[in-house]
Amino acid sequence: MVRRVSIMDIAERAGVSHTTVSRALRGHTRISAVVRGRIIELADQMGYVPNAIAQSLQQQQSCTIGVVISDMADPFWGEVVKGIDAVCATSGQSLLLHAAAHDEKLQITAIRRLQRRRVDGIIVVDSQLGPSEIRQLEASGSPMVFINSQRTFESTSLRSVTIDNYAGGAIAADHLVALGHQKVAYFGSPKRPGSNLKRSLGFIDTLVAHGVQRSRIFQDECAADIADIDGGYTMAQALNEPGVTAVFCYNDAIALGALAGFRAKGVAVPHKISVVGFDDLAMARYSWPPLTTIAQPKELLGQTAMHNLATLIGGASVADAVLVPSLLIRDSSTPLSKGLRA
Amino acid sequence: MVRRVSIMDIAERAGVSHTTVSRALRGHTRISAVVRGRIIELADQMGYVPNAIAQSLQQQQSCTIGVVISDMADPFWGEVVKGIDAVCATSGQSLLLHAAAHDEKLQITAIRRLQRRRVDGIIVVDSQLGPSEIRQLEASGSPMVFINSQRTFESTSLRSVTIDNYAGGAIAADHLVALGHQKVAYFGSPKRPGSNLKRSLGFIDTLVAHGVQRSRIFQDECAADIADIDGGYTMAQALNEPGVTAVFCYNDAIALGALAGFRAKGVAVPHKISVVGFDDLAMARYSWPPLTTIAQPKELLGQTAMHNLATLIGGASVADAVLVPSLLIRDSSTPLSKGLRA
DNA sequence: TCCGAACGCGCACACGTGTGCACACCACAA
DNA sequence: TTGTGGTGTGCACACGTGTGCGCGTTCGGA
Repeated sequence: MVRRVSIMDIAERAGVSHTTVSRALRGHTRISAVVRGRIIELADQMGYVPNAIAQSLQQQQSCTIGVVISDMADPFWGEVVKGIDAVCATSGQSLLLHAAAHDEKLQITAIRRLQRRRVDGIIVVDSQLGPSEIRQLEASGSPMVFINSQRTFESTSLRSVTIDNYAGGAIAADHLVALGHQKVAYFGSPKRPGSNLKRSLGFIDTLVAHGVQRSRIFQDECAADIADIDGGYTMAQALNEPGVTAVFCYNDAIALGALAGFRAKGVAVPHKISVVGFDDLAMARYSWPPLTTIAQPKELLGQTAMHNLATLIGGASVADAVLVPSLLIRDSSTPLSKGLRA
Repeated sequence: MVRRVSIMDIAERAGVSHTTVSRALRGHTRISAVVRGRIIELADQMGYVPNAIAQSLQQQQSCTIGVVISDMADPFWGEVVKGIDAVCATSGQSLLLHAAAHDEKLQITAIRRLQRRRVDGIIVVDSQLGPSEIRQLEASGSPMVFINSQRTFESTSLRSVTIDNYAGGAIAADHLVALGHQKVAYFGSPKRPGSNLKRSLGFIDTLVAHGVQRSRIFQDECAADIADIDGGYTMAQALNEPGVTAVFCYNDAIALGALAGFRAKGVAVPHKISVVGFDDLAMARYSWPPLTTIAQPKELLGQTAMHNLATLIGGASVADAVLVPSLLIRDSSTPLSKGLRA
């Protein structure tokens, strides 16, 4: 840190105590207009930059929000963080960012480092923490909000903001049923057991509710250790159940892989098979064909998390938030043609 | 901030002074093994978390790096920040992130806020600052590194890390010439005059050097106020010069838009026209056809910037860094067929 | 003229941590 | 016994800022 001018330096030059300088700069009353004017001018002239660290120590609050994120380069989480930042910017908070891959240990150490820095609150994106770690965090007392963690908390200082995965699955089913599809597959992701289960359940329940009794659901699961996109490719290649005319994928990455897999196999999308994703990644617009998907309100997830965290920091209590996804129809899904129906 | 146990609390419980506690926890010599053991155990038992804010104030360094970024959700910058974070994580630094859209005023205020927080150094990504602002920053004394800002600095505390745009244009030209193309277009971006000029110059100079004398270059420029992707679409639609068999685009976003524009026009890529982008965005792999592009080493940009910033913070001097891009051949470029050549 | 109230400012402390210096103690050799 | 050197610990200060309380001054009204 470069040595910078302090209010003591200004006080010396102005011939007053540092107390007076502090009060003058903070717009305190009971300071004569003459002295205040001279101090403000002097501060400007000397290039005074307030020391936020000293202020944090004194005020017992850092005006800083800690964010733990699994992958900085993930465009999905990028938009979530953008939402968080948008709210922070209006309230004068800063964002302290720590990356921690999908690993309990790493996430805990990241949180501990943020607590050392005395952040006012923490947002954990895509948490992989188990119940024992959660209990440990509850004891620490820091207000925290978890985004898309599929977990509920007992402590009043821990809350969650999640997308309604069940509803998302239901919307996908509604869409495909409306297009006339009768036999569909589901390409899942075993890496996220919670959300995977909810999306598939919402999907299946709704199909049944629509009376699509004879549809068959394939819970294809790619291996846990391969990337989503490659898993989608593999599952598309491996799909050999005759009569399947549509696939709902756990997320867009799997769907994009499936598009490539079907293309390599010579199966035309959407004419031979419809594909629906989940998330609405930026690249979903530019795939070929452009991907029909269940869109998550990513920035809103971040904004809501930050709003609720601010409420927790303020000492009030907040309920868990559940946001609803929405259907985004592009070109990878199409009505079941008569030829295929026969 | 939650009230937490301090070394004073531990000292009281241990019956020693806070000095001894501080020394024991920091592994200072000249502390008896017995006392040290008891203090460490007590600290653990009481849930002591060191106050990094107080440490920063005392040590006159915050172990924090400030990053100013134009758009949190931009996947390109996401990867750059990932590179920055990777280096920070090894040296125990934290990342303080501030967004500031393409606007001089916003970027300056973001930098000022970081300086208030007494960050050890600042990395500005995709800076739009003019010479007068730069001079202002030089006076502030904070070590700063600019990524892809196409500007050189006089002050020893300001440095840049950039991609070699001229070389990138040359690589694109080499590639298209090797494929046999004789008449090509360039889709530029007036929003970044500096890099746009260098990429196009490298492209043109190399074409000429290869003896492709009769090729014609179209400096199509989209309006400054529309998104890159839409500009690419529009330029592809508007391209009506006969005989053009390849297009080099300023970046991948423009290239992706061009792919869509050509498709809408009924012009097959790459059979009728080859398209080459710049950047290698994640989505370039998943477009149709997958995009041939000049790849920027995005994480390396971030890592290099952080390394050089650390050197500046250490008081040593560093030269500006220039990284070289590389050709990534996918399916959007293909040899000029005999039919088209005729 | 006197007194209470309002005004303008400084002293001293707090926030939590690290460290130079001094002091007390002990062991050992002269 | 005295001197020397090493060991273990505490005092007091520093970092930069904000604030409760008190003190001196001024002002206005009786």
